Amino acid sequence: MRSANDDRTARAIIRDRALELFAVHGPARVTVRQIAGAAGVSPALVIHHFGSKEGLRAVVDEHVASVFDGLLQRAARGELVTSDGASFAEALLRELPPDSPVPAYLRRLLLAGDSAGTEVFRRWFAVSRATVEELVAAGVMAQGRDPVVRAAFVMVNDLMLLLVRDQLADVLGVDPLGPEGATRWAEEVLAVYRDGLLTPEGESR
Amino acid sequence: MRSANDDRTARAIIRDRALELFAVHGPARVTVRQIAGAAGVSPALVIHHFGSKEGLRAVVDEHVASVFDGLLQRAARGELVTSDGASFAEALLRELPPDSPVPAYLRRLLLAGDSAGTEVFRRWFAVSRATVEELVAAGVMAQGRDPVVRAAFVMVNDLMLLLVRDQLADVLGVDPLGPEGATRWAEEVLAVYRDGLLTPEGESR
DNA sequence: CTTTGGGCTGAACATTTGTTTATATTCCTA
DNA sequence: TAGGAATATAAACAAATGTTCAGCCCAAAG
Repeated sequence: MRSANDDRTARAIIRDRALELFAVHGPARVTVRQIAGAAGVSPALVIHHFGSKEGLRAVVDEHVASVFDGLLQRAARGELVTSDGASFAEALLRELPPDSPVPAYLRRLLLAGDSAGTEVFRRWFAVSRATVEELVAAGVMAQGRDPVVRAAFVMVNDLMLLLVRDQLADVLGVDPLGPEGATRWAEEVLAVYRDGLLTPEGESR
Repeated sequence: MRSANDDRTARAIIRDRALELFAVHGPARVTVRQIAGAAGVSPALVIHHFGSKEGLRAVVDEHVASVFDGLLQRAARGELVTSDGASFAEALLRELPPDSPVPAYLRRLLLAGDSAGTEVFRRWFAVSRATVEELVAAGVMAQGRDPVVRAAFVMVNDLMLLLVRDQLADVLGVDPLGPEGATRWAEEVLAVYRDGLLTPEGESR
């Protein structure tokens, strides 16, 4: 039973249900009993497997971070093809199942400010910085006066799609990470990256 | 008693302490007793004044949203001078006391996804869109192929400073909304807005 | 077959939670 | 000055929370 298929152990089921619930409501507003109920298991078993609710949260953090790192490494090696721009957020969405709770959990992780989220942010930035350096070396991207800030700017332009996706969908009337919205968004970003967004008159001010 | 030692009513004190605690830890992880303790008041008084913890949260939401709206209106009228770029986030920070919990609370409000935050986001977007239209009409900014998306792009570039300020400070080594960081960030954003960030070779791809 | 050990549970426990109730104290006003 | 409203609190309450504990179940080792 235990080693039949690893991903169907009760432990893994509990972890995945907790991941889903944490992603939607946040860890503070999810109870051990809710997780146990969603996993079809007793609350005591949750504690038995993870020591405490906080221990479970740490395991989920680690799991999501490792999924993220896997995708980040593949992106760094150029294994992820982005259809329009060079959006990693878009590629992330494409690589995961459509109903995956990972993006929403990543959002919380990145914004929470605790160590796991900080680490994820740092790694994303490191890859982003390296990618920008490659593009500069390839003569495609201009280095600019402040390359580190420029790399951060490019990264954050990507990251924000993950963070304010719902709010943008609300005001734009189209999901900026959906089929139509992603195209429109990528086209506009590319246009700004190519031509800037000031007119010649504006530039000469 | 109310005017003896403190010019502020206990109700206002409770609201402000709750605002501070909610901003740092999030409403779900702050207890009524913590708020009462911080305000130097009994837990029962908190309920007496606001009906419930949820009622208190709603009042704080409304209060922060109204502070935000006030600043947004002033910005829309051009009353807020931004030193470097046209960053509203930067102006917001400058107009508030340095230790104000409002920016941190706004961050939570914007990301929480409930109605109060959605409204704030919509209003910010409306002002952002109007500002972009003015700049286009003045011949300073290029309208682009997709003006709505372009306005959203500009707005979100600004908004992100509020949302990932701490994470950026961590990887950049300098607070992007502090004296030095704001200048570096604004210069780089302006450079991209003016010249784009692709080289001529990159453009001709 | 017996033993053993881990997965698993029901029931209970100690705290913490938001809230209520009854009661004081203070302030304004008729 | 009497009285009612507003302000405030201590104490208690019911519900919910994370966690513990004794013991059941069952597959596999001896």
